[in-house]
Amino acid sequence: MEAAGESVTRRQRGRQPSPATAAAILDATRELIAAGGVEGLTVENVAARTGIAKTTIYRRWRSKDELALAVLIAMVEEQAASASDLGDTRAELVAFVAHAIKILRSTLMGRVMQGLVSELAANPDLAQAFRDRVVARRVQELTWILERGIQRGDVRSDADIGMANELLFGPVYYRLLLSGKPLEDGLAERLVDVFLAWIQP
Amino acid sequence: MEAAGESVTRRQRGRQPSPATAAAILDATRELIAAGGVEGLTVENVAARTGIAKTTIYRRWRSKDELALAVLIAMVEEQAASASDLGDTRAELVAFVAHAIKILRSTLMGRVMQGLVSELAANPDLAQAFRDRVVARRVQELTWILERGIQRGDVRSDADIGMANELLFGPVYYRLLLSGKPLEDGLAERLVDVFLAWIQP
Amino acid sequence: MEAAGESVTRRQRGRQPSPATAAAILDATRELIAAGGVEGLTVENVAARTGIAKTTIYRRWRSKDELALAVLIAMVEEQAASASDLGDTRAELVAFVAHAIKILRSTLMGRVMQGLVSELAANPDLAQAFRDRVVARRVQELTWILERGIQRGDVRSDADIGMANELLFGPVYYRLLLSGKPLEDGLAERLVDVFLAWIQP
Amino acid sequence: MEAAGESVTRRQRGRQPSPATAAAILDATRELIAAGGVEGLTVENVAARTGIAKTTIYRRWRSKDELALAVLIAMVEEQAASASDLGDTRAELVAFVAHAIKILRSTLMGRVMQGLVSELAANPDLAQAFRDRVVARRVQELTWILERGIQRGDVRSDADIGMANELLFGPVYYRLLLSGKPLEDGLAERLVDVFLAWIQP
DNA sequence: GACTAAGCGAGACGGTACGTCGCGTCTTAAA
DNA sequence: TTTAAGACGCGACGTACCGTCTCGCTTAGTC
Repeated sequence: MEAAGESVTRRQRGRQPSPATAAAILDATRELIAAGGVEGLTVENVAARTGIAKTTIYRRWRSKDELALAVLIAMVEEQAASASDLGDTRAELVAFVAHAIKILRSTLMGRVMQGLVSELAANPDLAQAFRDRVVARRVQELTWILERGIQRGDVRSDADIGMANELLFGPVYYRLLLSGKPLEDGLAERLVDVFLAWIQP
Repeated sequence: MEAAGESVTRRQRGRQPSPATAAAILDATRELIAAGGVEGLTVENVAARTGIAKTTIYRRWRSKDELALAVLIAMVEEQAASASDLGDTRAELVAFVAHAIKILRSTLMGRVMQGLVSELAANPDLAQAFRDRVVARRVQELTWILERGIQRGDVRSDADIGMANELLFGPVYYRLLLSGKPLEDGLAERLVDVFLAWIQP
Repeated sequence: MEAAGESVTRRQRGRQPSPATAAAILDATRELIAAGGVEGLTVENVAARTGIAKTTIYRRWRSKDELALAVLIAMVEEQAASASDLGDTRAELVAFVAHAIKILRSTLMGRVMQGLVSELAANPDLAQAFRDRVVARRVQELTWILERGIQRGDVRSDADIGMANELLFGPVYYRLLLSGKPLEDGLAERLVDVFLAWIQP
Repeated sequence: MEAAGESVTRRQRGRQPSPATAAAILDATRELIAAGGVEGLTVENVAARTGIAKTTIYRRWRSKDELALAVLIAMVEEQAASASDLGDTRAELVAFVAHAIKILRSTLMGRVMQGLVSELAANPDLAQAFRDRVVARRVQELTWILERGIQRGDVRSDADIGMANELLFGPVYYRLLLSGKPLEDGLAERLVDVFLAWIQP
C-alpha cells in the first residue's frame, strides 16, 4: 500500500518546499534585474517584495549571482523555439533572428541581458552556463538550418557555418548593449541578406 | 575666430588640483575594473592602493560610477587612431578593425569594456557619453573610409554605410562579451570580406 | 491590578538580541567616555574594542549620543541607594552626600558626568531623562530625610526643602566640573553643617 | 644697541593683521557654541559664516579648542566687575552673585559655559586657564568682600572663606548645567542668606 | 617708486569618524 | 523540516570636519 509507486525515494517528512515560493523569487529577481541590472538586484529587496525570508532564498541559491544566473537560464528555457523546416533558407533564417529580436525587445530578456553581461566576464561559472545553454544552442539551430540550405542548394557547400552566429547576432547585441540603436523591425532581414550575400553559391 | 574672451578666464586662486593625483586615481581604477568589473572596483581600494585619500577621489568624481566612466573615456581618448588613406579600401578596413581588436586584446580596454557594459544600460549619462565619444567617432571614421572607397569605385555607391559599424564590430564585441571566443588574428580580415561581399559593386 | 494582557504579548520570532552584546557595548562606551568625554567616544572604537560590529551598535542606538545617554542612565540605575532611617538627620544627610561623592570619585561616574554635561544642554531628550532619573530621584530622597527630621524636631518645620539639593550637591559638582578641587573626605560633613546651620530650629 | 627695548618691538613689516577679523571670528564662534556646544562649533562654519578663510583662523588659534577657550576668556574679561565697598556685607555679596547670575542668564555666557564645560575636563590647558582667569578671580573678589566684612564685624573672624565660592556659585551652576531650573531673580539673596547664617558671628 | 614681507581668500589634500546599505550566516518560534 | 523574523559580523558607501598645504592677490612698511 504505502510506498507502492513512490518510485524509489522514501517519503519526505516535515514541511515541503513550496514551488510557488521559487517562482515568486525568480519573478521578483527578474523585475529587479530589469530595473537596475545586477547592481540593482538585492536579496533584501527580493525578500521584502515577496514576503519571503532571506533565509529561504539562500537555501535555494548560494548567492546573489547564482540567483541572477537562474533567472537568465529560466528566461532562455522559456523562449527556446526550434526552427522548423520552411522549405526556404532565407525565410528560416529571418524567422530565427526575428524571433530572438522580438524576445529581446518585448520581454524583460533584453534588460536582464544588459544587467548580466558584465557578470559573465567576472564569473566563469555563469559564463560557462551561458555559453552552454544559450550560445551553443543557438549555434546548433543555425547549423541545422544551414545544413538544410546546403542540401537544398541555397547555400554554398563550403560556407563557414561557424561565423553565422556572430554575423547574425553580433550586430543585434551591439545595438542592445553598446550603441543603443533600437532593434527595429527590418533588422533581421537586413542581417540575413548580408549573410546570404556571402554564403550564397 | 576663436572666442577671444574664452581664454581670458580670470586667474584661479587657491591650490591647484594635481594632475598626478588624477592620473594615479585613474590608473588604479582601470586596474581594479579590469580585475573584477565595476563590482570589483571600490573607492576604498583605489584610495588604499594609491595612498590618495578617499575624500580627494570624491572631490573629483561624485561616485564610483562617474569614476568608472572617466576611465572609459580616458582609454578611448588615448587609443583614438585615425585611418589614413592607403589607396585600398579593403586594406583600410582591415587595418581599422584589426587595430580595435588589438587594443581590446592587448590592453586593459577589453576587461574594462566587459566590466562597464552593464553600467551603460543602467546609467543614461554614461551611455550617452559612450555613444558620443566611442560609437559616433568610430562611425565617422568608417564613413570616411567608405566615401573614399566609393570615389575609388571599390564600393557600390548605394552602400548602406550605416550598418558598417554594426557588421564589422558587432561580431567582435559578441565574442568579447558573450561567446567568449578568442579575438584571433584573422578575424578582422574575415569580417571585412563578408562586408565587402555585400557592398562591392 | 497589573495589566494582565500586557504580558501576553505575542511570542517573539527570530534571533533574540543578546544581552551580553548590549552589556559589552555599554561597558566599552563607559570607558571611552571616561577617557575622553563624549568627544573621545567613537562608535568605531567601541566596535573595535568589543569586537562587535558597528551595525549592531547602530541597530540598538540610533546615534552616538543616544548611546552615551544609555550609559549615563545605566550608571545611575546601578548606584541608586536609598537612605535608611538612622535616627539622626545629620548622620543621614552626611551618609547620603558622602555616598554620592564616593561614587563620583571612585567609579567612572565622575568622568562620565564630565563628559556628558555639555551634551545635556545641547540635547533636550537627554536633559529630560537626566532630570527625571537623576535629579528628581535625589530630590525625593532628600525630601524623605528632611521630613523625618521635621518629625523628630531636628529640622525647622518651615525649612526650604526645595533648596536642599542645590545647596548640598551644587558645591560638589562645582568642584567636579569647574574648579577641579578634589572631592575630599570631609566635604560631605562640611556641606551638611552649613545646610543645617540654616534649617535648624 | 640692538635689543635695548625688546618691548618696543621692532617695526612690523608687511600687512598687519586686522582686528576686525579676529572680532568677527570670535563673534561667530560664540554664536555657534551657544547654538550647539563645542560639538556644534566647526571651523568650517565659522569660515563660511564670516567669509574669513580657514587659514586665517588657524593662523591665530592652533585648534578648534583654543578658539573656544579664547571665546570663554573674552567673555569673562568683558564681564569682569569689581565689587565696590557698599558698607554692608550682605548687600555686597548679593550684588556680586546677582551680577554673575544676570550675565549667565542674559548673555551668551550661559550657553557658552554649557558648551565648554565638558571640554574643561578633557583639556587640561583649557581647565587651567579657566581656573586662573575665572575661578581664581572670583575667589579673590569674595575674599576682599569677606575681609571687609570681618573688619566691620559682619562676619565671624574664623569664617571659612575658602568655601564661599562653592557655596554661593555651586548652586547657580548646578541649575545652569544639571537641573535646568531657571536662574530666577531672588536666587542670589537666598544663597547669600544661607551663607551668612553660617558665617555670621 | 620698487622691494620685500606678512595677511588673506580660496581650495586641494590626507585623515578620522560618521551613519547607512547590503551581504551572507546564525538563531529562534511557529507552521 | 521549512519558513518568517530578525540579530549579527563584515565591507563599502558617500559625507562632514579636521588641520595642513599651496596658490595668487592685497596691503604696508623699508630702502
